[in-house]
Amino acid sequence: MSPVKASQTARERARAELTREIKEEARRQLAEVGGNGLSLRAVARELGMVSSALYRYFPSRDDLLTALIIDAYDAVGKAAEDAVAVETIAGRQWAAACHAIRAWALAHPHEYALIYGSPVPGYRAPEATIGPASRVPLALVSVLSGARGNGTPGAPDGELASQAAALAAALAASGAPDAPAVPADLLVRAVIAWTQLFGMVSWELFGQFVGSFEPADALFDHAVAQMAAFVGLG
Amino acid sequence: MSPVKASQTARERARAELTREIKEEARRQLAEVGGNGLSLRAVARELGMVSSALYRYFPSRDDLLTALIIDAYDAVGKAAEDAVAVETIAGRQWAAACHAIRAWALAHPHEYALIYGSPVPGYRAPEATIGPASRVPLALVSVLSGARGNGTPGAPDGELASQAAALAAALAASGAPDAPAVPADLLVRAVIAWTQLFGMVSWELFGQFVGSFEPADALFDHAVAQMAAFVGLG
DNA sequence: TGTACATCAGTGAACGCGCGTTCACTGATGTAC
DNA sequence: TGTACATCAGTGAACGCGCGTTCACTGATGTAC
Repeated sequence: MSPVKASQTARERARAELTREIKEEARRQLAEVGGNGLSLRAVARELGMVSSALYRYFPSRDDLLTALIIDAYDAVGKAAEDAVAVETIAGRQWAAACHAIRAWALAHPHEYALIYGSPVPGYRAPEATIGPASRVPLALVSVLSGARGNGTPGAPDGELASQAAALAAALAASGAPDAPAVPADLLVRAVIAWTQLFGMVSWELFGQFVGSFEPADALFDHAVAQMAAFVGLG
Repeated sequence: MSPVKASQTARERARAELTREIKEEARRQLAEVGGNGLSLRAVARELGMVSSALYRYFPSRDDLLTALIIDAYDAVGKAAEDAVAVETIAGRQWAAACHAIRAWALAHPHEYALIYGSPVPGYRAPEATIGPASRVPLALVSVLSGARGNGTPGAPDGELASQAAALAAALAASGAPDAPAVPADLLVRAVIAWTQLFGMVSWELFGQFVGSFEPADALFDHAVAQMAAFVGLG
């Protein structure tokens, strides 16, 4: 254990820089071949190095994939959080978050597919992805908990109510500052809106709207407004 | 052009049978490797034939993929149509269709991913997939057009209204018997419900509910009921 | 400040593997007379 | 019903390719005294 140094050595700087470049190039290739097709050799080739050199930076192909996944979750999570932070009225926070998420998805379709599309076969996401993956849903929940007002019809009951209560308790226990004591029925509404939001973005990105509602801007705006009403922010 | 024969020759029967077996084995492998990883050689190997023999049945790997995609769209489309046909009340038709689609997805997760997940990079779906892909949305529209009642708040306007009107006109012009003169605002509501439905199924299948609403049965039932109200079938 | 040693980055060759597709071929099934 | 020819299914070898990962190595950067 060498002592921690305040300033980076040249080696450390070079390593951080190259790590960044590797991920950048890998992201670029994601666009052409998808998560399955991502190849360490191709990344190395494009960077002008020999493939075995990459193993100094990522111990395997899956570790590189994991790094990309975490970065993507963090990026879309940050986009949502920033959008929420800019606004003060809950209804506008909601709309801003939805639009920020869609904008990020349209700008980074292949990273979106990597985290929200069909799973890469044979790849198992490690625990480290859970935190970053939670940022978006937590941001949505924080909007709702900040301004829970009028309940809407159709409160959950039975199995669903107890699942929601358990989840609300888990959230409170985890001490996430953004999610203080969210009522269970609101959690259910949030999760429904969350799937709705991502359903629409996925449909747009994965081509199911081809020939009908394309471009989907108008449809998206409309759906976001409907959802706002649904979650009690109308 | 040889004359069409009423009964199949042994050769024709064998060919149809093997074509079926190839697709079946390919579907089985889809489960392990996904659409990207589907390999003609592996399929042939498993069937005890030499890889080049498959080229008598499918001129390329992409053609095999296309066949699987069309079969999958047809299967889920038929599931939805059958569910609708069994019921007579619109509200129950709606719920039945939603549950049939989810059930099919849970039973065939990898075929679901093939058609509704992230696109296979480098693969371009040919025109022939459009018809089968339309069966599910058309079935949903048919339920709504059969029982359009009380309008719900938030009718679309502007760009969205004209997109919807154009789509409604195209539907009517195509003469699809299941979609007679659907009002534009109902079309919009149907498409939103459609994305909601598939958003939830995708979230469940692709693992975004892990650790929260799992199993998702209760959540799904609840969401379906909410959607029914949303599309005016409450 | 200078030297001796340890750490690390990157090289190049090799391992064993699987892939899609083509091609000339054998042998069986079907067709026309 | 029988023969001659055409069609088709399946074989086996080969093409050229890319992949992830390992390993012994050279040479540069960092550290301790």
